[in-house]
Formats: sequence, C-alpha cells, structure tokens
Amino acid sequence: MEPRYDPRTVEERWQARWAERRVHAASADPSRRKFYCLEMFPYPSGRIHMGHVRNYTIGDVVARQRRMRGFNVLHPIGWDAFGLPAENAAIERGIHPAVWTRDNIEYMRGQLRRMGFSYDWSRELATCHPRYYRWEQEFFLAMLDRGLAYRRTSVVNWCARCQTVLANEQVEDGRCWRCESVVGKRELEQWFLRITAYADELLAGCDTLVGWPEKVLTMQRNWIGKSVGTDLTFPLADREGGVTVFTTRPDTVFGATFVSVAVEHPLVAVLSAGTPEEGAVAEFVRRVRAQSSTERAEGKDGIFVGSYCRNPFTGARLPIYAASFVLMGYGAGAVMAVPCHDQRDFEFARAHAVPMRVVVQPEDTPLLDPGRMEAAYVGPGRLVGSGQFDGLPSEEAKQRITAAAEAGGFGKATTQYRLRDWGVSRQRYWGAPIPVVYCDRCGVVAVCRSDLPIVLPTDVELSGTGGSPLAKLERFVRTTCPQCDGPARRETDTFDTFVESSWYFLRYTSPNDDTRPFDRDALAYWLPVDQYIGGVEHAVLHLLYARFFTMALRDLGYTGAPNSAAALSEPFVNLLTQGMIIKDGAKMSKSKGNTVEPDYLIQRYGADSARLFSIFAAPPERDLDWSDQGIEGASRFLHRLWRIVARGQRWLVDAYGAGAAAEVAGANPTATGDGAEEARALRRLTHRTIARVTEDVERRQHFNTAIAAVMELVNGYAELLQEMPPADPALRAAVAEAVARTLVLLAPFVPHIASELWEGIGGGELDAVPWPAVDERALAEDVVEMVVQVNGKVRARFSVAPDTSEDAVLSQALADERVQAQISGKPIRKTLVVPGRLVSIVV
RNA sequence: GCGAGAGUGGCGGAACUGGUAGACGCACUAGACUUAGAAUCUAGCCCGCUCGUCGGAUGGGGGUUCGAGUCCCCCCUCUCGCACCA
Repeated sequence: MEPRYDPRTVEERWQARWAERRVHAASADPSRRKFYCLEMFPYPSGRIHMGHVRNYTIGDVVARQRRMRGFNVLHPIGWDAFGLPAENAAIERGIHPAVWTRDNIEYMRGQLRRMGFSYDWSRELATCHPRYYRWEQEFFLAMLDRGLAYRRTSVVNWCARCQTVLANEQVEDGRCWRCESVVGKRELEQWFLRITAYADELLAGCDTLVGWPEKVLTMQRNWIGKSVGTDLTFPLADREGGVTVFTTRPDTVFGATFVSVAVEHPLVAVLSAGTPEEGAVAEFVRRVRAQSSTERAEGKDGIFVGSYCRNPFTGARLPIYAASFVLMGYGAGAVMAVPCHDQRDFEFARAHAVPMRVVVQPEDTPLLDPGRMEAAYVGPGRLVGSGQFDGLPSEEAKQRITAAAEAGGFGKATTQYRLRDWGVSRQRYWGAPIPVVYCDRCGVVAVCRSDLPIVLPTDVELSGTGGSPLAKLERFVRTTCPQCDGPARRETDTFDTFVESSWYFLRYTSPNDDTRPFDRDALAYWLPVDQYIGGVEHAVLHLLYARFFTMALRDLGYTGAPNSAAALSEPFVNLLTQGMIIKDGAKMSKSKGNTVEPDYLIQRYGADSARLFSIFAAPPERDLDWSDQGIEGASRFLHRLWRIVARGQRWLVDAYGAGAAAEVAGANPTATGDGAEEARALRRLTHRTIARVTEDVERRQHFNTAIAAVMELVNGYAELLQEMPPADPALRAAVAEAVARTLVLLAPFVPHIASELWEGIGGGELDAVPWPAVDERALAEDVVEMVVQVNGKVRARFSVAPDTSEDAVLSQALADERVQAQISGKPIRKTLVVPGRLVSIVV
C-alpha cells in the first residue's frame, strides 16, 4: 500500500473493476428481498452540477448500504432527454438536438462513472429514443380509447416574437423567458390528459404516503384543491334564465346582496345589452381581459352590468357585477357575494356601497352589526335573518339549505377542484410525436398501434421562429388516414416532456424489452420504488403526474401483476427531497455565476472527497452551504485515514487476515491483561458507532451525523496506531476490529478508498462484505457518569457502576462536598434519581 | 393574507423519548517538527468576570416541570410553497 493517498489511481482502479465485473447489475429474484432505490433522472444539459452530485451521492449511499444489508437492489439511471434547451442549442449554435443530446449524455455518463455511483448501467435509457417513447405513444392511444385523453381549445401563453406557446414556468413577470417580449394569450386546440378523473384518488392517496415529507403532501393537496359546496342558480330579474354560482357557504345565502361574474362570462354581454351601462361594461371587459393574471390579482375592480337577478330564497333583487377577480375557469365563473361573511365581498361592498346583511351570528360574542363591522365574520355560528333556517348552526344549515335548493330545483351539492386537466401539447420539435392524424373526411383519427412508433424525423430545419418545425416538413405531415385511406395530416405537436418522466421508473424494470412496455413479473417484483430522491422543485408537477400515470396505467391494464390482486397505485413509498446548494448566500446556478464544477473537484480532490463533503456538510433535506474549506476538510479526513491504516497495514493484515475473529472474541468484556480495559473501551466505541451509523443511515437518513460518528471512532484509535502494534493481544485485536469496521461503515459513502484500504488490510472484496452487526455485549458500560443537579443546576459529577442502586447513588450524591455546599443545611424538599443519568435535589 | 419549515459559537452543523448545550468538521491561536514554508502532530478555542467545578447563554417575552434548545401561549425575523379558488 502506498504511504500517500492518491485518489485518482485508487478511483480509476475500482471504477474499472466495478464496470468489468458488473457488480451493480441487478436481476429480479423472487427468493430475495428487493430494494428499489431511485434518484430523479437528469436532463442532459451538458455537465452535471453540484445538485446532481448531492442527489446522486445520497442515492448511492442508500443503494450501497442496502446491498450490504442483503437486499437485491435496483439502482438505475437514465436521461430525461427531450426538451427545449436542445432546440435552443440547435438554433444558437447549429447543432442538431439529437447530436447535442447524444454528446451531452456521453459526457455526463463519464462524469457519473467518475463519481463512482453504483448504477446498473445495463438498464440505462434515454427518453428521446423511439424504443422508449413508442410505449408512451401506445399509452396515449389507450387513454384516447378510454376517454382519458381528449382534445379541446384552450387559452395558452403565446409569444408573438417566437411564434410559439410557452409553458407557465417559461413566462417570467409576464414576459417571454427567451426574448423578453410581452406574452399574450391565444386560443389553441390542445391535447389534454384527464388527470381530474383521478383527483379524488390522488387526494386520498396523500393520506397513505407516510414516507413522504408533509410539506410535499400539503403542496399536492393544495394543488388538487378539493372544495365541497353547492351550485345555486339565481333567476334573472325581468327576463328568462338564471345565473349559476358555486359556493362553499350555502348557509350564508340569505345574506347575499349581489352577484359577481367573470368578465369572460357569456351573460355579461347579454345582461348589459341595451342598458345605460352597456358602453362602460364593454370597456371594462376589454380592459380586464387585456390584463395579465398578476395585474388582475392586484386590482379588485368591478362594474354593475345593468341587470338584476333574484335571491332564490328571499326573492330580493340583487345587482349583478362583472368583476376582475372572478375566475371563469373555476366553479361556475360566478359567485354570490355575502359581504358580512366573506372578506373580499366585504371590501367590494364597501367600495361600491352595496347593502350588507348579517346572517350568521357567532356564539358567545356580541352580536354583529353590519354598520360597525371592520371585517367580515367568516367563522361558524347560528343563522339569523334566514327565514325557516334561523337558529341552525352553520354546518347543519349548509346541508339543509342545499337540500332545500335541490328540492326547489335551483341547486345541487357539487365538488370543485382546483386541479385542471393536463395540457400535453407542445408546439415543439424536440419531443415525442403525438400519434394522431387529421383526416378531412374522418376528423381526428388515432394512428394504428402497428404503425408505432411514430418516429421523430431528424432532417428538419430549426430556425427558432414560425411555429413547429415539424409542420413545415411535408414528408412528415402528409400521410394517409388509417380509417379511410384518404389523405390526412399528421399531428405536429409533441408531448410535454413531463409525460416521459411520468413512467420512466416503471420502464427501468424491463428497459430493453421491445415487445411490450413492461415485463409484468419484473414490474411486480421491483415496484414500488422504495426510496425516491430528488429536488423539492418537483414536489407538485412531476410527482403528481407520475402518481397519475401509475394509476392510469393500472386502469388501462398495463401494470397489474400477473396472478395477483395487488395493483400498483402509488409508485414511490418513501420520498426524500434534498435541499439546494447555496454559495455566497444564493442558490448555486449558472446565471448567478457561483457554480463549482464537479469535474474540478474530482480532479483536484477525488470523487470520494466530493461525495464525503456533500454528505457531511448538512442533512440531506436541508440547504447545503458550499464551502471551499469544507471540501478540504473532507479530503483531509480521507488522507488521514489512509495514513493511519497504511502505518499499521502490516500487523493489521496479520491480526485481521489471520485470526481476527478469534482474537476479537478474546477481547470480550471478561478478558484480562494490561490492555484489557483499553480494549473494552475501544470495542464499546466501535460497536456504539456501528449502532449509530446504522440508525442514522436507515431510519433517520441523517448521513452527516453518521460520518461524524465514524470520525469519532477514528479519533478514538488513531493514537493507538501511531506506534507499532500494541503489545496486548486483546487491544491489538480490538484495534484491528475497529479499523476493519471503520472501512466497512464508510463503504457506502466513500467506496473507492474504503475498497482499497480494505483490500490493503487483507479483507478481500469489500463488495461482498455484509453490513456489520452490533455486538451487544461490547456495548456494556464499565462505569457511568452521573451528574448531580441542585435546584436544576449541575453541581457535581461522579462515576458509578451501572448497576448501582438508586439509594447508593443518592447517598453518594449527598455526600459530595460541592453538593453539601449548595445545600448548606437547608432542608431537602425533594430528590429524584434517573438511573444512569442524574440525581436531582431540590432544597 | 394562507400553508409549511427554520432561527443554537466566528462558520457548517450536533443534541433522536424533556435529563451534562455546542458532538463532528471548518476557521482561528499557541507549541512541536523544519533553514523556511506546505503538510503533519499536540494543545486551546460560546460570552463575561473577581479565573471559580464561578455567572450568563439556544431569536424575544411568559408558562408547565425537580429539570426546557426540546412541551404550551404570545411576539419578532428568515426561507420555501400557494396566492383573489368563491
């Protein structure tokens, strides 16, 4: 063994060996316990960044540790390879997206290998490959058959300069993220996936995902936004028809004094026609419709449309307003306004001098008076001024009033969701083609499954303007109708890239099967994912879409286990969302110019140091402050470990390789000899460390404290290795054991150096070594330190044998002169002994 | 505004079930080795003073308890998410 640690030679050697022997390849084996460890796959942007290093190191620690625990571990990697940056590169630098993507994947694959991640490379996939996306096209056709995919017009963000649709996240402060021109709205025919059909299951599932962070579940629940309420129809005054509103507070209907409708509501034009307000209303509608959603949110504008409706319960004439804050896309696009019991209505009523009626009185507080209220009362109470419903508590009133409306034919109980169906059409080139054609005679026609995949053509011109490049490619567009054989045009939109990432974790179980999307046996064996790890930025979209796909594919019959009733509904059992990397007080990013290049770290310090730092600096879910000194410290620890082990190598080989087990057994608590006590102390430390690291890695997932524990262990025996082997055989064995356990415990974190040193001390192949077990006997304490508190303050300490009786401990505490000084003759009011910890005395 | 999380030395962070606050690491200081430096090793390193097994200290204030970083109440600050969702 070299006296000096050279990360590069060590890491290259082990990486070559892992690749050559395929030690991390997994295959389904029903006789073994499985563990599916997955990190969110990367977008091949060109280079891995520190966020990847952290994410994938966390995953690799888990995967390697579970392997040592005897699990059959699936730890795959792949590429989320479709997306806009590839197209931008093509436009800016003239490189074809396919070439750009392929080159990036090749480079990044090398980087991941140089980090020593234990992936099963035989399962690597890239979503831009037809072998992958053909199945996605098939799923879409199946969804189309079941009505889970459909087409409708919708309003989209449109950049006139770029001639393209923008996703919401590509609109920054109302401007295009690329050309900074103001983003407009446009109506387009788009494909949608009916995720709303699963709203209830997605919501209910949140309660079963006990292995997910509460924060993520809360975000998902809010996003789904289930809201139980009532649709009520207010008849129009002076004409036929009515305006339907959605409310969660039917109990307050007697207090409604006006109705507000969205400016997009079809009734606005009808109701204002022929009234003196007509011109002003049209102007108002024009103004509000031109506003961005943020502008709308800031103003709380409204205008009387010139007509009235009637409260269906009281018959009162209520003015109808068009208001900027009412959303056409939610509920009925109209709301009944109850100023006394809704804060927004309260403010609006004050501003427009609309009357106010109190219809819910809180219990045990002074009666509400509309003229003196400073804010709406939104809490529960008993109904007043509500006719036959007076006196009812508000919850019961909701039921009764809804029932009355249903009986009267002007209302019904309904449930609203904030969740919208998922628009998956993108007017983009670098994505999976949507497999439908448009026939003049037959309309929208699905492509035959036998014609799949619809391959994305590569011979395209990418200019960056003028809409989808595919639309200009006649060879692609012109086709025949699968139904009538007449001329037809292909769909030229491609799928949102979130579609690919919604099922890749399923495909990893049989990535090379070209006859079917999934091998059902493999899927049944490996799924669900036991540990999923990724950035919290995907808390809603990706994770919700992936859950939806899992449910939909189940119902389409793709994932049901053969001969098993156990259907896969939730893909990820445990979720770990890691924090961001922070440098100089800001998120590490290219645009901030505060990045650290993983390549530089690997070259300068080695992959193990980079891994160690990213694990040690903070617990995984927290943000990690980058520190140049921090990685130095990680590197220093590994150099030190190497020196310590190298120094004792010769005798460690003898002690461990020859008959370590027997000798360690000889170092049990009953051993005698000059070094026996020291040996027992070291064994206690060794086994306490094993227990701590096991707990930290498996249950708490606080890898930073696991590393701290190992460092303490090394500090605990470093001095003993300064000189040549300890004379005492028990101590010698204990040191050998401590060193050996150190290397095994470090193996998941810094696998290269751990493997090299392990081989150096004669341990053989570290990959075959199981996770160490705790020797309970070694944990037994010779003495425990007790502290003595007098009136809550620590006043003395002393050591006793762990089995000392409480009485004996107490009298020893009382005998202590410092304790006596504190008591100073005052009567003792109370004493308390916590065995093994402390004595508390109150005077 | 609503929801979630966080606030502990010069810094990153420990303290898991209420029981010795500051593990581990970084930075810093002194010493050893060295012609010198780097590296390494040893020691010190929350604040204060009358230097003691002294007093104070976990954002601020109150409470429960023999005992509170940890539990309860009020307040402040920061981060993230949602943001007129009827």
